[in-house]
Amino acid sequence: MSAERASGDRAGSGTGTLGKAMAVLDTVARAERPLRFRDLREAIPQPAATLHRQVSNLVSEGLLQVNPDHSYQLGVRLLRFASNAWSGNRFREVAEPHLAALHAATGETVHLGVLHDLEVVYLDKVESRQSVRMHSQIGNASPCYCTGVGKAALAAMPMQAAQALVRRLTFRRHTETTITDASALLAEIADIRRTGIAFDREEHEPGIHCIAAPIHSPDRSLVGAVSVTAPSYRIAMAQLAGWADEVRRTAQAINNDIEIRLGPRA
Amino acid sequence: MSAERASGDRAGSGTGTLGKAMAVLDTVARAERPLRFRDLREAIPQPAATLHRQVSNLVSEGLLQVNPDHSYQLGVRLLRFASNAWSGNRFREVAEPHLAALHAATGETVHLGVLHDLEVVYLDKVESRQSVRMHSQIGNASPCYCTGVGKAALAAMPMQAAQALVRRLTFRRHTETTITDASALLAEIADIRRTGIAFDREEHEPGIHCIAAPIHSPDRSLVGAVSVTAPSYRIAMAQLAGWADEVRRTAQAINNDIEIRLGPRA
DNA sequence: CAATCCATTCCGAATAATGGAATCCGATTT
DNA sequence: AAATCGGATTCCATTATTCGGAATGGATTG
Repeated sequence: MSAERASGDRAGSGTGTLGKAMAVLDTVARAERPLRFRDLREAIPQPAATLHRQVSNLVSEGLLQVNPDHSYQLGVRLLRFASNAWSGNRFREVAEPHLAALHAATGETVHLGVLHDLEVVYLDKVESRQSVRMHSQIGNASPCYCTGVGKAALAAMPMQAAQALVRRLTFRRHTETTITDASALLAEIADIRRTGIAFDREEHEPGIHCIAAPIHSPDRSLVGAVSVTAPSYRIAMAQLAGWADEVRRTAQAINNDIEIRLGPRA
Repeated sequence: MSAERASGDRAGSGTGTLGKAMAVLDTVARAERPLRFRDLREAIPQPAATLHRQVSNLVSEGLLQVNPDHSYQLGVRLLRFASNAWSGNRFREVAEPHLAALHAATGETVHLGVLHDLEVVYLDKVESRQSVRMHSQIGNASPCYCTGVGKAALAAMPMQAAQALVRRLTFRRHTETTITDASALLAEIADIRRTGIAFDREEHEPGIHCIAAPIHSPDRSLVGAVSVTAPSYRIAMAQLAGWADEVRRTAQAINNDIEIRLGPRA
C-alpha cells in the first residue's frame, strides 16, 4: 500500500470522504489569497450543498477557519499536526547530522526534501545566515521536474513508478532552462540513475543552481534527496560539480543510517 | 458555527468520518514515539477492521506514513499544509510587526499563540538568540490552564464559552504553582478580564514566567494572546509586571489592526 | 422596495463506512 | 521443518453517513 503511493499511482486520491475533504484543503492551500465560498465552488466540481457541508466539517474540525468576511484559510490544527510531523520524522532525524556536515564542508545552503505525489516537500534546511525565517522554507513545496531534489528523488524511484509519475506531470516553464517535456525529463532521470547526481541548472529560479543526490527508505516507499544550493553568480557550475563526491557520500551515509534505523529488523 | 467552536463546545468533534480520521491523527501526534497498529488499537476504541481501514485511508492520503517496521508517523502532506497555514495566517501576518516592536522594547522572547480547543498553539515567536531551531516552537501546543497565553485567551472568550471550556479541562500539575482546579482558574480569568493582563508564575515550566495580554478576532471566534517570557532568575516578577502597559498596548494594537483587516467590511 | 445572487438548510436517495467473521502472514515454539 | 499462535488484513452484508436537488434565508444591488 505504501508501495502503491510511491508508484506514483494515486488512484485512491480524491476518493472517499477523507480524500474529498483533503482536496478542499489542497485548493485552499494552493491559493495565493484566502478563498471565499464562491471561489471554492468554481475550483471544486461539487454541488453547492455538498461542498458547503464538506467545508463546514473541515471548519468544525479546526482544519479550516472562516474569516469574518467569509473567506477561508487553513486552520491552526494543521500547525499542531505539522509540529509533530516534523519533529517526529525519522527521515529528518536521521539525516540531520549529515546535513550539518555537508554544510560545514561546502559552506552553502543544504536542503533535505522528500517527494510527495508530484511535488517536493522540504523537510529541513541548513544555512549560515539564519536571518531568513526558517519555516518560510520548511514544508514548502516545489515541482519535482525543475528542482535538484525532485529529479534526484525521481531517480531513486523504481523506474516503472517514475515513468507513471512523469506521465501525470504538467510542465510549466519557470526559467529558460526548465525541462518542459516528459522525454527530456526521463532521459535526465536515466543519467541521474547512472551518475548518482542531479543538477538544477537554474531550472526553477533564475540565478540559483544546485546539486543533489537521491536518498530513499529501504523499501523505496519514500524517496527524497539532499542538495547543496548556491547563487550562480558566486559559485560556478564547475565548483558545484566539484562537490559531487561530498553530496553523494552524504546521501549514501543517510541511506545507511536509514537502513539501520528503519530497516525491517530495526 | 465558528461561534460554536469558540464556545468551547466541541460536540461535533470526533464525529463523522472526518472527525474519526482526525482523532487517529491526534493519537499519533500526541504519542512520544511512532505507534504500531497494536498501540493504535488500544488507544482508539474501534473494531480492528474499522481502524485498519481508517488508517489505510490516512496513509493513502499522505496524512500518515508507515515505517517498514509497521509503525506509523504523521505524513509529509501535513507539513505541506502547515507551510501554508502559517504563511497565510492573517492573524499572524497582522501581529508580526507588533511582536517585533514588543521584543525590541523588552529584549525578551515574545510569543503569539491562539487557543485551539483546550490547547494553546504557538503561531509565532521572536527572540534574540535564534540558535534554537525555530520550528521547534511554532505549532507546538501547551495546556491553556498553565500558560500566560492560554489564560489570557480564555479571558478573551465570552464568559459562558470560557466556563464551558474550563469544565472540560483535566488539570495536571506541572510545577508547584500550577492551577489545578476549575474554580481557581475561573477566578483568575475574572481578574485577567478586569486587568487585561495574565501572568504565568512558573506554572508550566519551573524557572520560566511570563506576562500576556489577550487578543481576539472581531467576532471572538478566534482568541489568543501575546506574551513576553523570561527566566525568573534573570527577570524579577516586578520587572515583568512593569511591562504590563507595553504588552497591553501591543495586544490592543493587534486587535485594532485585526479589526481593520478582518472586520466585517474588510 | 423588489429583484437578484449566494449561502445555507432540508430530506429522500445514493453511497460509503462499519464491523463480525474468515483468512493470511510471519514469528515463535515444539 | 512442521505446528502453533497472535495480530494484521480482507470480505461482504448491514448500517450509518454523505450526497445533492429543491426550498429557504439573508444580504446586497438596481
